[in-house]
Amino acid sequence: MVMISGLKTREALPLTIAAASDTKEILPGAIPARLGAYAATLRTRRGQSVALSFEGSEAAFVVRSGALMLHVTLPGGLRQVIALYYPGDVFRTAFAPPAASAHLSAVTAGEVLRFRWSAVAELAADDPETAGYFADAVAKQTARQAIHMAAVGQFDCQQRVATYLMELAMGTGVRAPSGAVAFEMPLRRTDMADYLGLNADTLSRTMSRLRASGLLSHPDRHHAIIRDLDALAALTPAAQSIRALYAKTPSTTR
Amino acid sequence: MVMISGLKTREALPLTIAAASDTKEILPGAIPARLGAYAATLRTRRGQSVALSFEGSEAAFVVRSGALMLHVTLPGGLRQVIALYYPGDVFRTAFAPPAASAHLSAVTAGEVLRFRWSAVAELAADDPETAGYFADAVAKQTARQAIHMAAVGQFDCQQRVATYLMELAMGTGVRAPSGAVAFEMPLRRTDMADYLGLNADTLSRTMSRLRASGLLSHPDRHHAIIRDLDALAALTPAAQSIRALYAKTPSTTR
DNA sequence: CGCTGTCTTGAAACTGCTCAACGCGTGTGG
DNA sequence: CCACACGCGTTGAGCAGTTTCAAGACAGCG
Repeated sequence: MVMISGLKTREALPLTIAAASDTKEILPGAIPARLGAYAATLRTRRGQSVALSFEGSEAAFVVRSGALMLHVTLPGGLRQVIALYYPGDVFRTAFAPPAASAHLSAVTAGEVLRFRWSAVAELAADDPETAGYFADAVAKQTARQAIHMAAVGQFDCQQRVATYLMELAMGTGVRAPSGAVAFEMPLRRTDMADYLGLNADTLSRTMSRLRASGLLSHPDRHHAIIRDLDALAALTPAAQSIRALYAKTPSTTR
Repeated sequence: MVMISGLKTREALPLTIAAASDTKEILPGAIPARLGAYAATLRTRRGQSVALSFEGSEAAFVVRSGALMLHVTLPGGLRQVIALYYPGDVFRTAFAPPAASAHLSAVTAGEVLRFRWSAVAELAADDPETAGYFADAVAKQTARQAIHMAAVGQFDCQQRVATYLMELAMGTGVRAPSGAVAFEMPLRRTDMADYLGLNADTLSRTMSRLRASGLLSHPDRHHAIIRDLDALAALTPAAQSIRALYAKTPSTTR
C-alpha cells in the first residue's frame, strides 16, 4: 500500500516497512511515506527525556521503534504515568495537560520521528493518507487508554498487574512452543506502579505472588515469562478487550 | 479560524452562524460550517443511549449541547465511565474499546451531530478547517483525560470528588456576587462514582463530609453550590491544571 | 570493594469497600 | 386518597486490601 518515494531530504528514512531484523522493529502498519520529508529522527536511550515542544512551537511525534511514556507530576509528589506510546503511535504537544509538569521520556532505546505540528497539519490537509494515519492512530490509542482507565479505576491490584502483563505479552511477547510467552518489561517497578496507579511495594508483592503461583517468572528485572497465557488472561476482566485490541492492530493498516 | 469570545464553555455550539435565539444556544468554538451538510442532529434526553455506530459503519459525533458519557462494563460487573463529552467534543466509534461492552449515553438533554466517519474523513481531506477542528478537539480531550487519569490513579477519595466538582464549577458554574459558584451535577451518584473509580457509598460519604464542612451544599440531587472556589481548589492537586484547561478552552479556536 | 539505585519483604495503620438498613420522592393501583 | 413498591441516595459497622514505614537483599558501577 505505501510505496517508497524519493522524498527523503537529509537521511534515508525507510518509512515503509522497517524490515525488522530486530524483534522490536515491529512495523507500525507503515508510516505514511510523505511524512518523511518533514521528520527529524530522534534516537532515544532508555530513560532519556524528550522535549514536549520543538523550538517553542507545537510538535508531533511518531514512534518508530521502542516506547515512550508520558507522565505528570502533580503538587504533593503525586506521579502518574498517563500513557505508553508504542511503534506507530502518535503524540502531539497538545496531548499533555497544562500546569501538570508533564514529561515525555523514552522507556526503551528506539527511534522517534519528530515534526512541527504545523507541518503535519499542512501535509494532512492535502494528503489523505497522512490525515487518516493520524486520525486512526489517535483513535486506536484512545481505545487503549479506555481499557487502561477502566483498569486503574476498577481493578484490584492483581487484576491491574495481570492486565499490564497481558498487554505486554500480546504486544511484544514471543511464543515458545511450550505455550509460554516471553517478553520484556521495559518499565522500572516504580514507573510500572505509577502507570497502574499502585504503590511500588504493593506491586512488588503482587508480582511475587504471581511468581509464587508459578504463572510468572522473571529471569531478570526486565524480562518475564508467562507459563500459561490463558491462566493469565483468566486473572484480568480486560482479557477479551486486550486480545481484541492487539488482534486488530496489524489490520489497522486499513 | 472562527473565534468568538466564549462565555460558558459547555453551552450549545452554533453549527454555522445560526444566531441561536434559542435558550442556551450560545457560541464558543464554532463547529466548522461545512460539516453541517453531512450532519444528522440527534436530540437527546437524559439517560438516552446513543448507538455507537451508524448503519453498521463507523460514526462520528460532535456534541453541540448537553453532555455524553462513554462507559464500559467488563466481566464481573465492573463498570467504568471512561469519559464525559461536552459541547465541542468529538467522538468516533473507534474510540470505544473492543469487547468491553462500551456504551455511549446522554447525561443531559442536548443535541449531538452524527456523521458517517467516512464523510468526515473525506471532508477533512479538503477542508483544513474541519481537519483542524477535529484534531484540536481530540487533543484537548486527550489532555483532559490525562488529568482524569491522574486523579483516578493517584488521588484519594476526597481529592477525586474535589477534582470533579472543580471541573464542573469551571466548566458550567455560574459565579454569584458572594464568590460562591453554583452549577448542575448532571450525573447520578452511581455514574459519578463510576467516573471517579469510587464506590457509590464512599462517594456519598465524602460529599456529606464536604457538606458538613460548609464548603458544599446541594439544594437538590442535581444542583450544587460551592461557597468558596479557592477552598475547593485547595483540596485537589489538579486545581492548577483544571484552571489552565478551562481558561484555555475558549482560545482553543486558535 | 563499597556505593547507590532498585527491588523485595514484613508488620502495623488506614482508607475505602461490602453489606444491610433506612429515608425520601415518585409513580401506580386499589 | 392512601398503600405500596421502586429507584436513588444516605448512613453505620465491620472487614479487606493497600499503603506506609522501615529494614534488608541484590546488581551494576566507579
